[in-house]
Amino acid sequence: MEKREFKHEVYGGIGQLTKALANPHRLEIIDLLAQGEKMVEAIATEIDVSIANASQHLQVLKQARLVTIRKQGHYMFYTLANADVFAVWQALRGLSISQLPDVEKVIRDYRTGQGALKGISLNVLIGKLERDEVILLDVRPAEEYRMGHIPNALSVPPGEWGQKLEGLPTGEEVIAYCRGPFCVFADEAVAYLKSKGYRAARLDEGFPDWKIRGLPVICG
Amino acid sequence: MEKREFKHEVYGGIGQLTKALANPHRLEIIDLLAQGEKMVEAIATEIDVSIANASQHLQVLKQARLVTIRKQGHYMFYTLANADVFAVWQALRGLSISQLPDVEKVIRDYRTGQGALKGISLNVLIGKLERDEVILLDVRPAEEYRMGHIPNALSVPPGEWGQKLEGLPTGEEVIAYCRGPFCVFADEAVAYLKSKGYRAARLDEGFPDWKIRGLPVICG
DNA sequence: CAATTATTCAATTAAACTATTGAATAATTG
DNA sequence: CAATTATTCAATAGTTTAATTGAATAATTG
Repeated sequence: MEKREFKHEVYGGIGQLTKALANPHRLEIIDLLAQGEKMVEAIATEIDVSIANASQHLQVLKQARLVTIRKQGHYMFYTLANADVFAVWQALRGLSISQLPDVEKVIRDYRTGQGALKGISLNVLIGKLERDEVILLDVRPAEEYRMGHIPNALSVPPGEWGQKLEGLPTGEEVIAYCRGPFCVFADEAVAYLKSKGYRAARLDEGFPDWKIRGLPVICG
Repeated sequence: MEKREFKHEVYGGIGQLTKALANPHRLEIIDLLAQGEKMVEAIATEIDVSIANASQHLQVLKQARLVTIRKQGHYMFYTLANADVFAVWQALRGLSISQLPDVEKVIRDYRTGQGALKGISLNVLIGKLERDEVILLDVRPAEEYRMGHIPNALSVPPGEWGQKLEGLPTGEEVIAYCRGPFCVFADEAVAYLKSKGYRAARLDEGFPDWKIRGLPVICG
């Protein structure tokens, strides 16, 4: 094999893979599937496109081997193909925050608009959990909590804050985590908690970031 | 700002960034610029396209803030904008090796075709260097060596193996490194060294992987 | 077995991307 | 200042991508 032919194969292959990622909806799908498997309709609803369109995007991701399918009845459950897919998304996310002023600004504006301000990092959370200093809330939908969450996290799904937060000790610091830095459940939860007099902050990263570090995860 | 508008900004921004990466030539440029700054003509020659075409691809990368320019006379030196850009490339590279059978196969075939076989990892190299067990060769072009290399590495640029390898002690193991896993300089060097009776292997990763880990680097 | 439902396929149109070509800038040299 | 050189710009044509629509599969339910 010639040297140029070799390069053509290699960079061409990675180019195709990158093209499959290079679409806002598909990136949002990747971000969503990092939480665990989802079926087509749920994905379409979540990312706000027609089912046919979501299906087409999923075909593109499938063809690029970025997602895999589990079939059950006539439901198709899509998941990320492996941890490396999330690692790429994580790197892209990081690059966008460091290099795209707009993205960084939009996030900051949105958070301050919600009264949420600065979050804490995964490393800081780990320290606080070791010293047993915080109450940890998983504010993602119940189904995502069920499929995997951080040990000792309480499930407080969106829309159920009223009931679930009864009897939470007011003295202690509360930290809410959700899907990731672009997920707004945690911002909304923190805003609500603050309005109730709690000392609250969000985790900058999300559950998948915890998981990919090899930290312990509770399922079910 | 509405939730959907927020998502539109964020995923849209990352989509544009990813689109700028999603081209074989541009990925090859990223891989090349990870070695250090280069001017347009050198890039065009290296990736085997016309100068006008290379310039256009560089404009795309520049607009996406993936590269920056240093102007000197009428030479334009392009470099990666920051370490996060390399981190994305590194993640994509890793994903392609784990998920694309073709890419993995092409690399394996090419290496065994060169008689080079399996390389060693950066972690293993670090151990061997600590125990002073190996002779380390930087087999990239002299200019890239000059702009930054691993401490104690000898510069043995392509085409100068005959002269440079005189007087190398034959008993010790020799490890050659180059630009990265898709760079074939190291494979060719290892094949040559083996033909001369040396015990030789290549480093799987490249110099930028060493550098991004924060390990010491010699410039000049 | 017919009706329902989740998902995919096919066809269309509008938009974006790619490589090529030759001309235009702008810094340097004689 | 004219000639040279490195790089960029502009226009073009061919290809690929995206969203929409409605029809086609294929599993499930009554």
